[in-house]
Amino acid sequence: MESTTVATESLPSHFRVTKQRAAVLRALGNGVHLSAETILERVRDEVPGVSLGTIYRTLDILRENGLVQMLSIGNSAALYETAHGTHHHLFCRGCRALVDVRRDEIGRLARALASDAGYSDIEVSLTITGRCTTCTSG
Amino acid sequence: MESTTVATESLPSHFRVTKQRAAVLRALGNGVHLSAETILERVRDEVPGVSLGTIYRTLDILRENGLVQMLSIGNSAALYETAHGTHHHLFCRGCRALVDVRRDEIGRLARALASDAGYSDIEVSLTITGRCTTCTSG
DNA sequence: ATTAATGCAAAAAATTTGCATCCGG
DNA sequence: CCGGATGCAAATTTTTTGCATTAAT
Repeated sequence: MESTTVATESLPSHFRVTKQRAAVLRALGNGVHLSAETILERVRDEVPGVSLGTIYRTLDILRENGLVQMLSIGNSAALYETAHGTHHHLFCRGCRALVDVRRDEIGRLARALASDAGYSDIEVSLTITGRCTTCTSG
Repeated sequence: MESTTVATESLPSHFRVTKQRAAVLRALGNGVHLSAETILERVRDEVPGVSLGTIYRTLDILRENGLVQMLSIGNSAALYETAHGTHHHLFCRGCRALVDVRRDEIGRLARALASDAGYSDIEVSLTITGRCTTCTSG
């Protein structure tokens, strides 16, 4: 039931479903956070000749259509994830682990705040950076 | 009373207060959000020969010491601001205006959440992206 | 005097783009 | 077929680094 077509059908009809695009979506399919470079590697397994350019172009299109979200944690390369409901990110400065936080009070508060300010089409990006228990004790 | 020394005294004693560093802090002095490139321009007015490398190195040090915060909005170059109390960012996709939101309920919630998860040394970065009234009506 | 900080220039990292070709609809 | 998508390579953009020199303490 979770075939490739699940998400691609949300794309405008004039967009083509290519094997590259399907593979990108599949690579991002499990709540993971991947860089363009890593996505390239994963996609290469299915589509040997893909280019990084295509990965970036695909990610752009998927983002524009709300299927994928980009996050800039710290300084390194941007990370991408599928847009799976409202959630936030908890990042450890020590081990650099990135964990999803699925709780919406914050998102709702933020949305309300922006809405009051007259904003529409609101998207909330919350990243909490800290030092996790393991990294604190070690 | 808001001379250059205001902030630099928070730096570890073995760090030197150079005119370049003072100028960077001064450039960031008014709740502005500037890219490294823009900071370079501003600093050049006071210290003609500064190099971008120095700007980046200075920003790094100031960040490590909690005097400056970096934000990655969207895709372009990172922006820097002085760490002036807890606040969040409201970014308009249309005009790309970036506004500070000084309200701490969200920060407190987020901090509590991370604290419950065992995190310490918590920093919260919230960016709300949307479309402002002007850009919506226009 | 020491040794951190700077300037310069080159390198690395990350992302974008032009263009001929390819392929999905 | 037609126009969007791709691969490839080159170009941009952003950030980092090595090293000889300068300057803060």
